[in-house]
Amino acid sequence: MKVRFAPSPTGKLHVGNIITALRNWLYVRQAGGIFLLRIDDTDTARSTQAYEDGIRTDLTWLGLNWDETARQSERFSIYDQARDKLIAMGLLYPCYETSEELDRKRKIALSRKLPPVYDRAALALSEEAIAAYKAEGRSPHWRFRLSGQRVTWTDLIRGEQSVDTASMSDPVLIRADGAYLYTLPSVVDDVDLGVTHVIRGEDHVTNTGAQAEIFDALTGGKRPQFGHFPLLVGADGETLSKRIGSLSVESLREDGVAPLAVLSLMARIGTSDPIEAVDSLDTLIAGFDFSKIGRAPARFDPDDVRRLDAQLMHNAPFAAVSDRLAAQGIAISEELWLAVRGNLSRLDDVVEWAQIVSGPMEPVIEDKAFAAAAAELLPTGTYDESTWSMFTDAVKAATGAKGKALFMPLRKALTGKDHGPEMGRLLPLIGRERAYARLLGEG
RNA sequence: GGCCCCUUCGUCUAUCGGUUAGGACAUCUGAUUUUCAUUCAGGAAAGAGGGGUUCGACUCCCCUAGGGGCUGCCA
Repeated sequence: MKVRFAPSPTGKLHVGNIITALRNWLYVRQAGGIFLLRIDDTDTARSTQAYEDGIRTDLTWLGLNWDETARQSERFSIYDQARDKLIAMGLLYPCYETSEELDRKRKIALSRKLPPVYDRAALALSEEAIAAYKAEGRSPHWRFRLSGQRVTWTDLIRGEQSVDTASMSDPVLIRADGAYLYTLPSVVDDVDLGVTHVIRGEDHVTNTGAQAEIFDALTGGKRPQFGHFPLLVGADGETLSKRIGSLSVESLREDGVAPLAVLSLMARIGTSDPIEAVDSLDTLIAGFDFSKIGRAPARFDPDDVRRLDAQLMHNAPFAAVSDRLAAQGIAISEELWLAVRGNLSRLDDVVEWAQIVSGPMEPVIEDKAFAAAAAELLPTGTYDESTWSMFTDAVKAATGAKGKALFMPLRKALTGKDHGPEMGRLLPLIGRERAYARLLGEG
């Protein structure tokens, strides 16, 4: 079996793309098939190498590796063959209307409350009329002739599906300038490259009707299996806003978010599995099942990515984050990471704690005498996690302070903050020398 | 306008005619952490509305409302 992820290199990969890539990837990794990365760059005017490179970088960062890759711009001769075949079969016919004329026809149909379906006027054109258009300098665009029948298939996610091709316009496969539109290359490649399962968003459901007929025409009736999952909507339940919908993988990465935080959410959103941070892609692969995917649009809230990222960080071993820290230009010790990870809500919060530990910082001292007395009671020798309780016991004995009145002033003096990781772990990192200075009010 | 899909706690969902309508996240309360975060325990919280069918409807049918998709010489 083989699935494909087929982005157009006309922009950056965003959350909507990830969910498509991920669901294809999880399915094929579970089933043990081939994941094809196909770059749909037939629109040479809008496609760029930079975007294509970006897509590969993003997928690699996410950990979604591919087994094969193809580029549509290198395959035009195959599309030419398919074109010729369809013309010979009488299924691809030339049309001479301009965009403006088609637009006008659509508006007239709509104003009469009729469906704006192409009227196939081009099929009735006389030789003379065609000659006249040619003399005028018009070159044709080409439409695929739909059967007008109801096309049915068993959708991997939606079950029995059907679309009535009589209610659709014959799709344009080739533009007047000769460029292939999405539909033909997509079908031809799926056939030629042996794609067995087409898994995509439900914005393609209607398309599937036309594509199924093109598959039938080209292969004599062999189609891949189709699966259409619901699209995401915004947190307000309405259409995914442009800003959120275009939340790019790149921006997530630059923000220091863990790939697994993104993947955990995208794999489970809209499914019956709980949305939780998972520690490996294998967990997501094992749990993937089309039957768990709902049929209603799921709400996407970018805050959920943050939440999962924080959840992941709280238990992350140093080795798991060292690459990300390096990518952010953050250099810290493993001891510091282990001490503060449970208090982080985003990765770069660690910088603040590194600064607090190493200084300089601003001690907060409300009672100078108390702090100065405490400074003299700092244990000598090697500091470890037990040092803090030795220290506080000594301060308690000497000053009589206890409870919050004992701990809070010390915490504020040593860290400048009234909250944070356990002092038992922070104190050894701060060390006696800095701790002494801080208790005397010197950062 | 037309065609297709959808609607259960705030959110993602389970339920496939008979359940105290279950779980997860979020939220609230308590415990732990002498702080905060974490962790643990507990609580509150739902069938869009209206008609049918049925002994019985969240579940099946119809209508309404709301949401999504498509209706491109975009993908």
